[in-house]
Amino acid sequence: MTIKDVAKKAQVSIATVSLVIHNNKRISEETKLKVNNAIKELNYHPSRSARGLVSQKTGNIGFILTENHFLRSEPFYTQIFLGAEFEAHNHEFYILLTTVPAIAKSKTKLPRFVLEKNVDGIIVAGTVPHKLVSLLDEHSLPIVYVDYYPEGKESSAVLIDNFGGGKEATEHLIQLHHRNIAFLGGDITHPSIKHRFDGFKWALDAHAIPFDNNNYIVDEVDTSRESGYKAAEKLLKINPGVTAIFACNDAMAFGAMQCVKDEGYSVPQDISIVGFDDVEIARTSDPELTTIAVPKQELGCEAVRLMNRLLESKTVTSHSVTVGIELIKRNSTAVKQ
Amino acid sequence: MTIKDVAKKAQVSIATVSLVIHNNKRISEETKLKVNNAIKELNYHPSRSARGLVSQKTGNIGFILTENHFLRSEPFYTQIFLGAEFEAHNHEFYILLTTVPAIAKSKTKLPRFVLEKNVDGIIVAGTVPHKLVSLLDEHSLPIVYVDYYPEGKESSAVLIDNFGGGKEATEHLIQLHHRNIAFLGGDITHPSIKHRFDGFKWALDAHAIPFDNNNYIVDEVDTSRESGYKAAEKLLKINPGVTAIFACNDAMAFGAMQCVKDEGYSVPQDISIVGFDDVEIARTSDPELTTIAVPKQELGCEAVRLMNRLLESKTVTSHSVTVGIELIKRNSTAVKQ
DNA sequence: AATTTTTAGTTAATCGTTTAACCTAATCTA
DNA sequence: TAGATTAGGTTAAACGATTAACTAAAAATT
Repeated sequence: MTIKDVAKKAQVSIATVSLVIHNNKRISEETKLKVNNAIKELNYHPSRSARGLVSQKTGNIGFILTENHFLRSEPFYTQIFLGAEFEAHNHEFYILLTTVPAIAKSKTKLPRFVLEKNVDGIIVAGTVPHKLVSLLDEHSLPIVYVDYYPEGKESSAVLIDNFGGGKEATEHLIQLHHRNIAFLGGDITHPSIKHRFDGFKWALDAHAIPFDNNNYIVDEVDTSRESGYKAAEKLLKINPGVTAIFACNDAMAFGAMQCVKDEGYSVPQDISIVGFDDVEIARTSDPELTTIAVPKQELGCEAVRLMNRLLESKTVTSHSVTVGIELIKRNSTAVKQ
Repeated sequence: MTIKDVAKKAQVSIATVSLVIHNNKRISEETKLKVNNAIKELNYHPSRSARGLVSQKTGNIGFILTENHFLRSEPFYTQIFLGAEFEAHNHEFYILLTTVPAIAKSKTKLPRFVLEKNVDGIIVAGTVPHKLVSLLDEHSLPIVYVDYYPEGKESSAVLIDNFGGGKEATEHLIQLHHRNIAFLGGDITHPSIKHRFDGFKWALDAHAIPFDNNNYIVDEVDTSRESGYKAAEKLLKINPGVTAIFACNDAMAFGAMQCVKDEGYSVPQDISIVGFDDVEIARTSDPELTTIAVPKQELGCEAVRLMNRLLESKTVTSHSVTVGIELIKRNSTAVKQ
């Protein structure tokens, strides 16, 4: 079933069929009806490949993730991806997923879908090597970054309100009368963590609580559960009087929680803990974790919407969106005893 | 950068370039070198659309999921999908995902990627309306079913060893000296649940334990946590002496666990519970759930492998694979007191 | 030495669309 | 009423590959 068959059946030229499909005004209502009937009867649908070849539009969006984020099937980016998939449906896009090495290899290569011109735009989720960003730029495809903003150039991005999250988490603890509050982070040079810390700091300042360097543990290698455990160990050693912890993500929060328990304290009676992300198990842990919920699926969804706008408007103006966060109060925080 | 540019640069015809790309033996080593150099220098990659148009191969695989499985971002099928994505890389495939209504609508439509001839084959994950299966068949594309086997025709499928899982779960309980063992299921006409039950029954028989109808609760509407709770309620009412429960999946197992606790029993001291699936939270629940691990990512991975074989061998012989399961002993089961 | 076969390419048709350029008859315009 | 518009199409040239059919020169066979 090709456009030829439709043309024959409707007794018009293939050009007419194509024009009808694109709803061109030059075609009379009468002819439109004839053609549309033929299309319906033959159950005709234009071939993607043929269409793509001539129009240089594939109807596909590329989605780039770093290997570590994909491999460990980390729920966070998986959720972003699923959100994007979902919204892609509404815009009749298909998503092609690929992973790239997290650290720049000697031979940083572009994803195959870029080289083969198989996508109309690209969504990049999470922090990727800068080398890749500059390679992508050469291809002048619309790009939307998610939870990452490449330095040195205007870009379109969907970002998390990390500052607001850090602020709300901290203010929650302050409202519970905590004053000796610690921040647990991994690599503080990572923008997300940095901003969460900035929010933390801001909240302390706003309530005239002095910042204590002993309440600032950011020398772990990553933000894993193990690092959370180790960070909490250090914290309890140098500052045994701490009554509340804001961990820069849920994984570290769980690690810290484990350590605090192991050291004989109880959560939240002795020490309150707030996380960030609201991963699945925050709902089922013991105690259930108070945390900052990041609307992960919405991040992906917004990315696709933004991409759609970029593809529709020929004037590619870069634009950023920040999605809101929400404090989820559970049982790992309580009024200071 | 098209094949023309390469041809010009290498001073050969475009046909020669194409033949070199396909490693045709008719081309001399010398010319091959010339062409390959030109390809490298221009960083040329054939266009997917052009290639697809003439060769009728897209390099894409369609992945069909029912809406309910996708919407609730159910980890089970998500994991299968991710496993497929991962393996797709190794075979240079891209995966196009789509969802279909779980129950046959009046107007069951084929996925767009089928109509637009945008995939070389289709993976169907989970139970889909039969109407869809027959529609798909008309297009004579290779199809691989995952965790589902359509009745009435030979198909290629990747299946879970449900029987073996039911058997192992039950034998584990028997080895712990349990004799009064209940089966909790949802819709028993669903093949997976049926087979898990068959394994349960087989294990009882093999150890000469009579099957008691009071130990067979399968009248819940679904296999959710809530249904598990309700099923356990019924069970405890009609058979208070039960010492072990085999729930047909983890969700029901958690529901049952909650009910058992609420009724004042303790797990596993009073009642042992085994689940099926090994979802993420089975690792963190209290007590941690003994369950049958299903290698979810491997299911998706095998599906892609099978698809690859179907696409390579022109003789489309349907073939089924069963992936093994594994009993994961945790703390929800113990020796009968 | 004449004929056949092999080697190493090229030419040209084709895949299924889109769309600029063209055409013709009907309708306006002055 | 002649010339200019407009309406409603059609023709034909792309898009960027693949591949069957062809060709010319070199090598092998008789």
